[in-house]
Amino acid sequence: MTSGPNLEEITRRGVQEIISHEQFVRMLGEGKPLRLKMGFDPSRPDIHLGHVVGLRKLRQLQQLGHQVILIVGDWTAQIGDPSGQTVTRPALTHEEVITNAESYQRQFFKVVDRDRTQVVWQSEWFGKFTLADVIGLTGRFTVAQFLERDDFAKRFQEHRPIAITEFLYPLLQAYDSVAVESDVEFGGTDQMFNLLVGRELQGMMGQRPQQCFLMPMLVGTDGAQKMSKSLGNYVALEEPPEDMYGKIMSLPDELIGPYFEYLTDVPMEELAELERSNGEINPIEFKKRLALDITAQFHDLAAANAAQAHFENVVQRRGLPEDIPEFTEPSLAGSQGEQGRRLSNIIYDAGLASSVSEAKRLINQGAIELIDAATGDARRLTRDDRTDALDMQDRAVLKRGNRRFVRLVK
RNA sequence: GGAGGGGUGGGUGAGUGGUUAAAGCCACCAGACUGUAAAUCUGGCGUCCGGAAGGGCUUCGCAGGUUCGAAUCCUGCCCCCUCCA
Repeated sequence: MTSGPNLEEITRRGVQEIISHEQFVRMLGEGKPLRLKMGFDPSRPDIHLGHVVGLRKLRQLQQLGHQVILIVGDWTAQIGDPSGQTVTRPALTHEEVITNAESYQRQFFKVVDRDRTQVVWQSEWFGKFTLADVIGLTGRFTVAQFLERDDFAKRFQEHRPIAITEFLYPLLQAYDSVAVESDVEFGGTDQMFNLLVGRELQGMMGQRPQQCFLMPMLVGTDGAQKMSKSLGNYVALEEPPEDMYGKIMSLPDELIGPYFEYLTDVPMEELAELERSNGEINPIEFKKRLALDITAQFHDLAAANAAQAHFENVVQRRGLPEDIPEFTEPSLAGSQGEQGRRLSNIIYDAGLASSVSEAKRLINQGAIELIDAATGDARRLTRDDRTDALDMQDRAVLKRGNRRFVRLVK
């Protein structure tokens, strides 16, 4: 346990708070492998960059010889995340849970070292729980304590519903810490309450309380709210390289710094330098470097370079991408009655609009271009004509907005 | 157990019998500008037919009913919230 990132880097960079920092540093000094707890809910198997901030911490600590305990929350998944809008979701089948758990791990181990990870299921201990155990567990805490939690407090105050099972969620998560005898638990700052309940419960049950490692919330691609799947402002790990690169390029400039800090290994001194040169160099250059770095982490360098080339070609120079999905347009074969097909129908059928009405709106707004396959000439289509008036060639490309293309083929 | 309030389009939230496919705001889409950033301006934002003008159909928790006409009135049901006990 010698090589690896330095202590300062591990405990400060991309970390919001460690409760307690001092005790954690002391634990590291004990020279024994620590048990690092990380749980996930198999009803939501998608990992995005927001989760990666914490996963990188796990990996760094693994490099120092510590052990990750990954808990599959097959019981907590049935309760649902206490986020207010969650209406009771249908319970997942056993098969779905297994599929989701596999999919989660496939992504998880893109960052975390599999060899130093132990995967356990909540049902290993909750499967044997009795009502007496549940009562015993709930009896250790009070409603007042749980209303301390920000989310509960808010909803209570605003007279919005709080399901009783939602109170169970932190309790189960806390008991996990006891079950796996965790030394440190990881989560975003929004998880603070749950992690602290675990810390407290361990103390009550005669274990050494875990340390809580809290990561900052990564702001999403909208530049306003924390990255989350339900807000649609996320970059998924399983995103194709081009999309991943593109989404990072669309980030507001202010996020370049935090993303470099939380999601890359670019040294802090270098980041400070980037900061200083701000104003002299077009920020797009920094952002490209960021997009390349992150894309390469989850794919590989070749794929990242290709994604960058794609970006430069399609977005910056407004060229045509290499791979354009093809759509077999029947009227090109000349078998569509006397007048041919309407443009709006073609756009809809080719998947460039979600309804014919939307396709018409796009046409009216000048969002549709037809690009000749041979010459590359683009023509803006602003009338919802029939194909006989359109002069459409085989292999012509239909373009919607700036970056959605479909090639029309016979 | 009792009394009261409420469920509207992706979100918020107006609207209490026709002028309402349903205000405003947010989100989103498109155009201009541009660095696929931000800001700004413009247009759009249920669906189907029509080149267009325009027309049809579907939508206000669910199911019925009253009416020429219902998001708006009536009945039943489901769900949420508050207060009292």
